[in-house]
Amino acid sequence: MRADAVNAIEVLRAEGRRITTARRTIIELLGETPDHLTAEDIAAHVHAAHPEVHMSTVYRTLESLETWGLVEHFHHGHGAAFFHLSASHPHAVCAECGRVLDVPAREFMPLVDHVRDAYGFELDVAHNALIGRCLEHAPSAH
Amino acid sequence: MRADAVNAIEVLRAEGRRITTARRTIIELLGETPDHLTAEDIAAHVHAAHPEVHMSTVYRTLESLETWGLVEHFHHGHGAAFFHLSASHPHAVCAECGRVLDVPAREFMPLVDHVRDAYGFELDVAHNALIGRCLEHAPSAH
DNA sequence: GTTCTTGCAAAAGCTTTGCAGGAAG
DNA sequence: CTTCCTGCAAAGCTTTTGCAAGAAC
Repeated sequence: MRADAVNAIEVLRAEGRRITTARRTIIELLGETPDHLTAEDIAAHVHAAHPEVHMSTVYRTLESLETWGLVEHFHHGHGAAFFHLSASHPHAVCAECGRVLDVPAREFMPLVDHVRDAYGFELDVAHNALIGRCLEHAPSAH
Repeated sequence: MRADAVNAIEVLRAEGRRITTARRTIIELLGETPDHLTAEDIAAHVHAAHPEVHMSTVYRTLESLETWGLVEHFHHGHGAAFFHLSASHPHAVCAECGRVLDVPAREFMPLVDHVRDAYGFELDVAHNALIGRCLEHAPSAH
């Protein structure tokens, strides 16, 4: 189990939350994969080991973990949201192939600072993915 | 009727598309409001004058107009997409009050250029809104 | 008249909720 | 044993689709 996941379980324990099958399994899964998973992806993986875990439990678990700051999700327009262990940074999703690019938060800092100064708006660049096209699918790349 | 809307109707006519009640009404509505409307908002306005226009017609009309480059939509995470006459620029939506800030595209150009150079990814900053908090709801403003 | 568009109804995709039984501590 | 969590079923919200009737040109 990766350090992220161990830590998340520790946090649960420290705060007196119950460590259930769904919670442990989902945290382990999110800790093991570098990918960005939808609730359905997560349910599929969980079912492989624990077929009794219901979809609604997956959603409720993700919601709880997010409330406690252990998990985050982001949207990319059409389709389901993506979930991952907390580690706020922006994402860019290719409109053609769905590939997700993790962008370090620092790349957005000048923009965030500028928008704050000029418009009085504090951007949370991690909550919604930006849509675009990756190298292979860029309009200029053919 | 605003110039944008007149122009959009002209384009339809010039391309030999049919000018139907739904199309004309929706274009006029989008031309008249500075707001960003959901399909449901649009249907409500259209119904006021033309109660027979069905929700599915609203969606199909918006889809067609978008295909022809006259309308655009963007997403802001949870909830319905927003539609407006074409005029690509990024949006920032306040997570607290839902207020939408229009951001000139030029503000994003340095970021877009940098991400293209550094990551080979062409961002389309207009398709997904960025989430954040406006002046009154910023974490630091209380 | 011919072709494109619409109204209706039904369903699809993602997510939330009420409730009663069950597990964690 | 008490409180919190879960399974199930049902529904909610946004959006899409098939089809036959209807409107635009």
